[in-house]
Amino acid sequence: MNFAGHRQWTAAFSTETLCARILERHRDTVRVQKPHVAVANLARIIEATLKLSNKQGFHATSLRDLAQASGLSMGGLYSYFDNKTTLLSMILGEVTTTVNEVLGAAADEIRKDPPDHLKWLIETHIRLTEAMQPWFVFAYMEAKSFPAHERRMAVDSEAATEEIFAAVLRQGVANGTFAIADIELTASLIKPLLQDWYVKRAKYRKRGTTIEQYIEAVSAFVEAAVQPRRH
Amino acid sequence: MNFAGHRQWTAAFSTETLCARILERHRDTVRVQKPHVAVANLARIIEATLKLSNKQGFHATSLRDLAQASGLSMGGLYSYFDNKTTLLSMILGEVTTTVNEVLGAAADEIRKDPPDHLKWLIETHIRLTEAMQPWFVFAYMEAKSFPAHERRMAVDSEAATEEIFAAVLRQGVANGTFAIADIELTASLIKPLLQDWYVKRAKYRKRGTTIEQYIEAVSAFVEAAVQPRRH
DNA sequence: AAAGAAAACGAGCGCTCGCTCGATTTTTTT
DNA sequence: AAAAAAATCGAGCGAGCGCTCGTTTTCTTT
Repeated sequence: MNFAGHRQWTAAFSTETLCARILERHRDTVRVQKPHVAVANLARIIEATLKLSNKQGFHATSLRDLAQASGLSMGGLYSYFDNKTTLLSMILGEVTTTVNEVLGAAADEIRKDPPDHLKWLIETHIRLTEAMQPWFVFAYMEAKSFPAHERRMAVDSEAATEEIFAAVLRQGVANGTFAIADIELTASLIKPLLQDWYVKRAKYRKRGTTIEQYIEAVSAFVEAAVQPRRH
Repeated sequence: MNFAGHRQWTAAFSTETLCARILERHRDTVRVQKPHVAVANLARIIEATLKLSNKQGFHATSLRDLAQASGLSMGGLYSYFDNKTTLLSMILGEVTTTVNEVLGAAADEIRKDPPDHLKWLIETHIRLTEAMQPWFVFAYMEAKSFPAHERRMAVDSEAATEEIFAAVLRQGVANGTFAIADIELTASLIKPLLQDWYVKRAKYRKRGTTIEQYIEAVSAFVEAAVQPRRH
């Protein structure tokens, strides 16, 4: 994938593109054969699921609501998943796969410089969660009600993201550009700063905060915390 | 209330004490007359509600589960609330009332010095959410499924907490002890750092992070971000 | 245009939900 | 110890849930 320009970025995270990837990963449970039909309907189903779940919760969203909102029938839905939990897994799996793929794709020249790499990670994470906002809100808010296996996936994914940050901090401490008392704990504290952008999106929208302002604020906040102090 | 010592602090936030306050606020909906009976049973009901809801979500917790876990019957429960939503409101109301009460109770000598006040707010918030952890997790996780009125309460309460932090930052900028580009945005970013302690409590427990370490890490993180830089 | 395959349909099943209410037990009053 | 009041009980109600399956519609092939 190419994340260089805004046009490619937007296309890469459109519901259609994401649902095409979901279809690949769930070929065995989706009973509709023609890919372009399956992708189109999956997109309608998942768009409806995200919309309704983020308003009232996944558990409170009935398959009748979902059928009406997606334009399919009750029975029609079951050609795309074998039970309600599978639908949840489809969305969660796509979020965890994508976030690890994207955050791990920093160019080599960026990796060389820990402060650059840290700033890139912050910006990329915030822009990714903006492009896939309903997906991330869903994964975050529904995590507690996941079945055991899905829950583990979510926890592991969170740990993996945190470790990406920890590795950069460690590298920066090693070459002297950062001074940090507790690397793991600092990495843990960066995550909620990134998550706040999508978890409390409504608050920032009402307040008129732009994504650029938010990226700048978080970057400055984190940079101040990791920079060596001069006494 | 006196929050000076650990013993008083613990007693002030015991389930019984909190339920006594809930009873006061809901005298009209609780149909059991003798206060000591009402408080004791309310405590059992709410303890069961927090335990089950934080494991599987409030919506997924049935009143039959709740009856079994609290030791009351289905009908018995309805002597303490008139419907399931009222039970949710009782818990939410107690959380919002308490957090504003406690964070607004800084001593005058602490208020005088913005850095002291900021540090006090961070420590007090984290210790309060530790003492009432299941209550805060409940309020945070169930917020999205609140009915309109309760939801507004939660949003307003969050805004009020944020404004307490913003006021201190503003005071510090005015007297030159802080240097901050965007006060409101910085105040917004402090909140998720505080919330992470109770939202992801399991992670920190597994990792062996103590509350003192966490308070210290967040304080250091925030202090670095608000301190004037020396070039 | 007829036949076969693929996709979509939606009434209906068993079950659990929030909630009620007459019966029963416990406590208080006399 | 009898009567009155307070508190608790739990079977039962209608509604709505996830899910199924015999039928109908749409598309593809010939």
